[in-house]
Amino acid sequence: MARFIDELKRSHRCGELRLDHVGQEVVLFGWVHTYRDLGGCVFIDLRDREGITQVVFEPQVNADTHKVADTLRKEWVIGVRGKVRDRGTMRNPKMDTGDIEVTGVELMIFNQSPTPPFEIEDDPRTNEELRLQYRFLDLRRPRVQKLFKLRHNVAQATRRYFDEHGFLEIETPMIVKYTPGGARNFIVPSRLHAGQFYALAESPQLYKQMLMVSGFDRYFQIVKCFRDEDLRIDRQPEFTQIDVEMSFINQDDLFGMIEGLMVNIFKAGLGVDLTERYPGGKFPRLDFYEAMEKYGSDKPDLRFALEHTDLTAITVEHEGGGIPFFGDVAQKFKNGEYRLDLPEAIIKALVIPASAGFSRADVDAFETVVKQNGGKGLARAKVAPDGTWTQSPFKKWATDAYREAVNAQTGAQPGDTILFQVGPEARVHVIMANLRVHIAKKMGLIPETGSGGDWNLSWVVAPPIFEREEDGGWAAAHHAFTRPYDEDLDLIENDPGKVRCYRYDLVLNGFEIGGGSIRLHDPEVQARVFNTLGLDGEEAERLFGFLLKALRYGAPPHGGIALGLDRIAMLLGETNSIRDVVSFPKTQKATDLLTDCPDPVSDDQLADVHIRTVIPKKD
RNA sequence: GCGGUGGUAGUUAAGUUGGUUAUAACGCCGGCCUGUCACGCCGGAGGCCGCGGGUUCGAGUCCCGUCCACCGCGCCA
Repeated sequence: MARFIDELKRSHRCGELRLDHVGQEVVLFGWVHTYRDLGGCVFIDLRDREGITQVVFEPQVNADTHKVADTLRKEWVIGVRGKVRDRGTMRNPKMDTGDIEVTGVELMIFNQSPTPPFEIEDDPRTNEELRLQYRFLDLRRPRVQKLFKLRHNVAQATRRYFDEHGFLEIETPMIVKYTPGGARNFIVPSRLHAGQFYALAESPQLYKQMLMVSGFDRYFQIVKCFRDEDLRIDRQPEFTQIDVEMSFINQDDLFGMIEGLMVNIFKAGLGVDLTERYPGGKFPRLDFYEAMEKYGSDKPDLRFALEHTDLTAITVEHEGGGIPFFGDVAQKFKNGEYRLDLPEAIIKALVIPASAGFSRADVDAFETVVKQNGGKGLARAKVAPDGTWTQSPFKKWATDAYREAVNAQTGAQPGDTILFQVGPEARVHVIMANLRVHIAKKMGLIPETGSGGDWNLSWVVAPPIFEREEDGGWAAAHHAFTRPYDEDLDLIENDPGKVRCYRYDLVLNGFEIGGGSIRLHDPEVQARVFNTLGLDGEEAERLFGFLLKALRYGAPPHGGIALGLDRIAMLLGETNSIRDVVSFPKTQKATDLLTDCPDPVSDDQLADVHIRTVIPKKD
């Protein structure tokens, strides 16, 4: 019978003890955070997931215990029995438990530890590669443990909220049929069916729609999803969605339900009351086209303005305004090669106010951002007191009329600098959107990372249902089962690019934290959508037959959304990396440095699943 | 697939025009110390300069290749 664990049970967590506990005998378990050996007495900061308590070992209390305490080193795991004592004049106001200490009477060393490769401290001075190799140590950092507690609180608030609103949590398969389109799937070979494959679910999308047909009415699930795509700072190959679907609702009903969820999540995660900022808990809605025009992004950060100005129309009007390259573009619009309503190329501007106080060199540096986003360069013009342009490649070209028109359109004042981008629409938008955020950070309008205490939520609504493919055909901008706006139905055949749909994204401080749609349950409209996509009935049947069949058997009107739990935890946790809120994350090349994965498997294992590998040779 | 940044003691970094034995701080080890809490003081150990080629009398430094990590573009309905 071991003395500690079997007889002496943990009485408190480290971080819990206060002046109220003075005089009590306590038993604490934890890791040695630091030790300070003063010769006569030994101080230990003992750490568990709830905090740190100072334990002092003195020879006059127990000479044997003191002798053992003398050998303790960082990250050893110990148990301590002792008495809580008021520190009196020696209190430490920097510690939550700084008013008290525990005098160690009895001590047990459960396990020693080698010197850790980096120190367990909040400020991670060590590079991430090493921290991921020792993720079990990295996770001991108090700040990281707080993030996981936050994530837990968000998840629990979600479950409570949906339960209270009559939702059922239903699990759906992860090993699923491969369906084309969208993200690349991880594939899973079948042992029982030679040469055939499952896919790992990229989302429960199709299943949750079938659950609506089944009559479950309100469904949610906190569920892992898998996508075999390249990673970013806010993307992991496996990630967690709060997946939701509802029947007999419209877009407003769905928004109301999710707004309520977000209010609960913020309350549980941060203690923040969103209804103070958004009376009635309603988030503003931003039209997709307006978002693209003003911010070049379908997930704009609305904590600051710095809006873009589209100069395409006035440039065409001024036939390029005397600027050679603009003239070429304007000509293509004139002769009908480009269309203003579906532009191949656009010209956009962004005004940096004089008050930003940027030097010429500062503005030069913005060109790096442009190039990083695939742009060629960054033309600019500083507005002189008389309205003319200086520091500009356009200085000698631009006609007075064009210059004045641009100044007026952008609202640029003397001292301001106008930045220009011209090129394919999507490229210009990416460049200008990233430039806008970059400049806002440099101007101090938003912090480099984190919210700055500013939680700006909005819905981005009414995007087009179709987007043009390179071959001139049409593809589903999101998925083929999104309900178009009734008033746009006539355009499905005539002008597909203009058909808006009930698709929506929830955006928080420039991050898409969720997206969904009202589903198309009318078979007649569905057929027309397929037709525009170039899918005949047979082809559609082959690809989505199981869903189409289900929808024929009495599908209720329904719609839903999926929220990114990782991203929500990341943002509420004021960290800029999704890896900080994933317990065992993958690197940017999708490897796990801790377990060294992926890994080759044996020929026997491959034979079991009827697979032969072909490794590409490098030349 | 493409572009950018980085890789030097356990860790974080410095390292000049290519030139003697590659520095510092923290950590680690040993000693002293009964009120520390970034404890202090004294002493010590610790290096395949990511890896492989090349140039050179001589390479951490220059050139070529390669690997790893990070950031972005493409991609992610």
